[in-house]
Amino acid sequence: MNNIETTENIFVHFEKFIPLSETLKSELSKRIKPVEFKKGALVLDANTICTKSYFVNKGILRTYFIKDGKEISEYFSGVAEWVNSPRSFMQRKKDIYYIDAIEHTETYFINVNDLVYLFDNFPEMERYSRLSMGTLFGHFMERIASMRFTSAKERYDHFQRVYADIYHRIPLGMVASYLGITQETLSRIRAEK
Amino acid sequence: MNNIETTENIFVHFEKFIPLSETLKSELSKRIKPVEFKKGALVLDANTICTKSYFVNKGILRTYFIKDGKEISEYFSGVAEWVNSPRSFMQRKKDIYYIDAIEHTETYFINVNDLVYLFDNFPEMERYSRLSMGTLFGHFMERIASMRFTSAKERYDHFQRVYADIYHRIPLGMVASYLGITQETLSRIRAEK
DNA sequence: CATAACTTTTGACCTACATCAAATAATCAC
DNA sequence: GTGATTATTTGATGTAGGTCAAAAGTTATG
Repeated sequence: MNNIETTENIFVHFEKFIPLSETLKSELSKRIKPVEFKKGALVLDANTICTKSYFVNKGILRTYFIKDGKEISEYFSGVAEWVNSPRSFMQRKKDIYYIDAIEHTETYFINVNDLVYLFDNFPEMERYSRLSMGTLFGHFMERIASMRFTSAKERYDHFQRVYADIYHRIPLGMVASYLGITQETLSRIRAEK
Repeated sequence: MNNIETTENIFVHFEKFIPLSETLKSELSKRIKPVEFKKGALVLDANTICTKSYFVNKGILRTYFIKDGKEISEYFSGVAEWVNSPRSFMQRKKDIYYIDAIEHTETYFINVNDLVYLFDNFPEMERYSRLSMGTLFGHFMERIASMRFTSAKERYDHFQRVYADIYHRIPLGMVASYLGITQETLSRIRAEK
């Protein structure tokens, strides 16, 4: 596969938000490169600054942090999503988030410097960024609400719906910490179905 | 106060993220207008589309939704923040959020159409939007984490720190639903200090 | 393919917070 | 100001989900 082909999926993604000129397409193709991760591979260490954003083409990336020695899953990537450590990536400083690959995962990545170049030269990229973040906002608000006002079982049901195609590939302990419950409780919830 | 004066605070806010040209300042001044709300006034009804974004200069706005007949507070504005119903405002459709004024509140507002005009004609406004949203992201992620892994008391302590200057002006019931606990529990937490 | 190293399940018991109910205290409207 | 609302506190009791511990199942590695 040449690079133009590999970035087709990404173009489709961008075009949900902005039209892509040929010039921009070519600039994107030059700057977006494929990289794969083996199952269990660490994609980002919290002790480093996140300088790359990964677009998941196949597989699952997980964002997590460590609290009291335990890994707390914050987020699972679906396919066709950018994954990075937001504050680290945008503000070029360390943050608490690790990223790893739950299974063998194919991604394309862009370096923060290249992205900044695109922001500086293609105002539509700024627009893309604003619009795509906007949709994420709603998800965040819903999740905050659900953490406060729904039972563990309701949250698990919702999780299964949102992650319908991948939830069974994520280890139980990771799902539990994502939902804010213990493994034992999640195991019992599963059992009584 | 003429309008140029009233928008000074907002200029300071913008300049935390982007430099403001004189042209842009003048365009902003033309489009940003003051409006005040009495204590208890409804700023946005969930049954309508949110077409204005409010910049709080004095007072407190609250975003809430209704679940099982009860008001659940989602967010309290600090001073110098934009408040709107994000998905409604950005996607021009109804959403579940109401906004009201907890006390007499002074704001400046901009209409969504005017904002779109600015986005279309001043790429730096897109950049402002991207950067300012970026900082909010971190707050959302922290709140999601805190809802899952901290006790009611810890969340209340954190709330007091974050809203140090206004927390005592917000009625207990509203604080409780914001924290995801009952009024009774919050009352007991307060009592034992 | 065997043993080590995780992951998931099951059980007993405990606690933080919810629910329901009723008594005060504060605020509002006339 | 005074009665009517509305907000807050206090008490008794219930329960979802936590903790600790150990067994059973699964996956990885030499």
